[in-house]
Amino acid sequence: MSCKIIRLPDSELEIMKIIWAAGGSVTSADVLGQLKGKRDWKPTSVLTFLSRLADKGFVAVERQGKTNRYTALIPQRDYLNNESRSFLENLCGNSLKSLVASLYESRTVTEDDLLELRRYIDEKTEEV
Amino acid sequence: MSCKIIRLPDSELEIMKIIWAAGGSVTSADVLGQLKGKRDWKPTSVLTFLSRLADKGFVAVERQGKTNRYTALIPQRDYLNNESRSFLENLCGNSLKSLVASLYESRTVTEDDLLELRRYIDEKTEEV
DNA sequence: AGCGTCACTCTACTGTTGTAGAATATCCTC
DNA sequence: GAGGATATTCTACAACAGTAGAGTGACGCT
Repeated sequence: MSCKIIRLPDSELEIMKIIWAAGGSVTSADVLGQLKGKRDWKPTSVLTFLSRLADKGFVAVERQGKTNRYTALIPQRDYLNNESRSFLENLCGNSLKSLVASLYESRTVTEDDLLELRRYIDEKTEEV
Repeated sequence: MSCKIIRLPDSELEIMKIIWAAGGSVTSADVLGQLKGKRDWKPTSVLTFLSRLADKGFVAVERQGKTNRYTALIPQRDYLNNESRSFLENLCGNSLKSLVASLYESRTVTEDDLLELRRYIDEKTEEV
């Protein structure tokens, strides 16, 4: 039973997403590479975020000579589950339907998205 | 086109939710009443949150003699839409299916919730 | 008119987040 | 093994969030 997963601030989350996308293990150079052209962070800023992630238990750091290797300790799935749950609780009064309705009525998701979702639901609920 | 809705910090959101639940217009006493037993905030703390909400354009303040009346300027629906959209973009790679899958697989929502959702989808997509 | 009461505003302090320069450590090369 | 290159850590600071005491203004009573 892993400990309570806290919500990350935006910048740290952005770094974590890069780490997850990279398969869970990166150097700071990898992160800088992924950020190039998107974010104009100075290298030291990124290093700050990485060490804050380490402080919070989201990544492990191993020194390899000159460079560090940062390895995700919290799987993306766990983080997503957690955030999804608290989002649903906090904003949607625990109603999945009202969440999806909000997304559809604000045209954030399309009818096709709904149909895709419907197929997923069918799959999951038929297997009785 | 109303201006960009910012994400509120937790405490301010909690106050906003009370205002919305009360129909959009409250006094600080109303808010304190709703919080009683749940949150141990001092009255001045609540007043601070209310005036920060006013600064951010979420509520309008009218003085009525001794007391203030706080009236929501941002409808709950708009806020929810906004947060849902950025949640989906930021965490779910814009995939509605992966969001719902995460909720279901982590048992945050039940099979019944999925079935309710399916009815909603059917309603919305049949009307072609 | 004066006083207590109560709601509100001002001020303040701590911790967190965003941001990054300065200082330090490590490696490579000559 | 000295010097330069470069990654990391330390230090720093402003803005924001959480929290609340001190000060101020208005109302009601006597």
